[in-house]
Amino acid sequence: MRFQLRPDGPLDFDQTLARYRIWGEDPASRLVGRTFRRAVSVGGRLHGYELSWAGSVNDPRLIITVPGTRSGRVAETVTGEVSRLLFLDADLPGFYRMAKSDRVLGELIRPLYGTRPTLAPAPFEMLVGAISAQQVNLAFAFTTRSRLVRRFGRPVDVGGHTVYGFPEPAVIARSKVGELRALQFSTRKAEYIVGLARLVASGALDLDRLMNCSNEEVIAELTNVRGLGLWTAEWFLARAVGRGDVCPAGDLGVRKAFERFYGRGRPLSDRAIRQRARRWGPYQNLAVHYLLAGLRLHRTRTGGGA
DNA sequence: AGCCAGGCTCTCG
DNA sequence: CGAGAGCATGGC
Repeated sequence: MRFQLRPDGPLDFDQTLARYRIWGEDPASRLVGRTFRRAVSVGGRLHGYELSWAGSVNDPRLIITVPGTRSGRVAETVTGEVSRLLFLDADLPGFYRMAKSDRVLGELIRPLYGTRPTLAPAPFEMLVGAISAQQVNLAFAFTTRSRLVRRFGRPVDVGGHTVYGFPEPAVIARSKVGELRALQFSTRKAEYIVGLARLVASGALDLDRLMNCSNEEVIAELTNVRGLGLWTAEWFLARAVGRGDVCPAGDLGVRKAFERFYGRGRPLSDRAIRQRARRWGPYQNLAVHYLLAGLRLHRTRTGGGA
């Protein structure tokens, strides 16, 4: 089956999915050329799908192909996932109106026009990714995470490419810390991931319910889980739930961005970062993304790495 | 070789 | 409580 979506622009498909090229490969989300491939699980069955685009940044069209099915329920699930993935609900026009009055953000609108942060397709997937990325460089984080996906995820073929359904919590819950150690997770991270999977699989931690809770409740509940701190909880709010009024001020990249753009090369305190971000109200999430992307723009211009 | 990488927990004072 | 050590590994 094949169908189209016409999201409200602007949408720069390529820039929005840039994270799937920059740091390394993700066997659950494969971007090859202009085609993005993933799989959704519906009624226990895995359906691979392809996503590509046509049109323009201001009038984008998304083309979705799901081979081997005509199910409306599958179409609905894929549509929902794609909407989250590309953060189609984000209010870019509103953000741009606000950003014009900020000397830094105002300069970033033009080079990044249509860029959105991607949202994690599923909350458990996001948390595992976050644990993988705690304190290590992102390239290494991608490597370990992709090993986990290959080891515990289910493969499915889509258009000649293999994508993996992200491992179910129940599957990881049954695994041993030693098995994750073998994938080069540290003992701590292996414990965190297995522990989290057990909480989710047992129903003690209901991530779908959490998505509807207030920021404060989400932070309280997540930081109560071993291995999940404020950094993880705030990124969860920003990049899994899609809340606008969140700024993960403790993040290394965020700190570097504020240092570069607002501190004249001097680091800003956690407090100072939050104070400035608070002025951006419901657009903090987008603003932070533009600052991080802006940091990369500048680095490539000056020939720096990573 | 040594330091850093999109943190978190545990232990002390 | 706030600070500090430990974690484990890859990349530069």
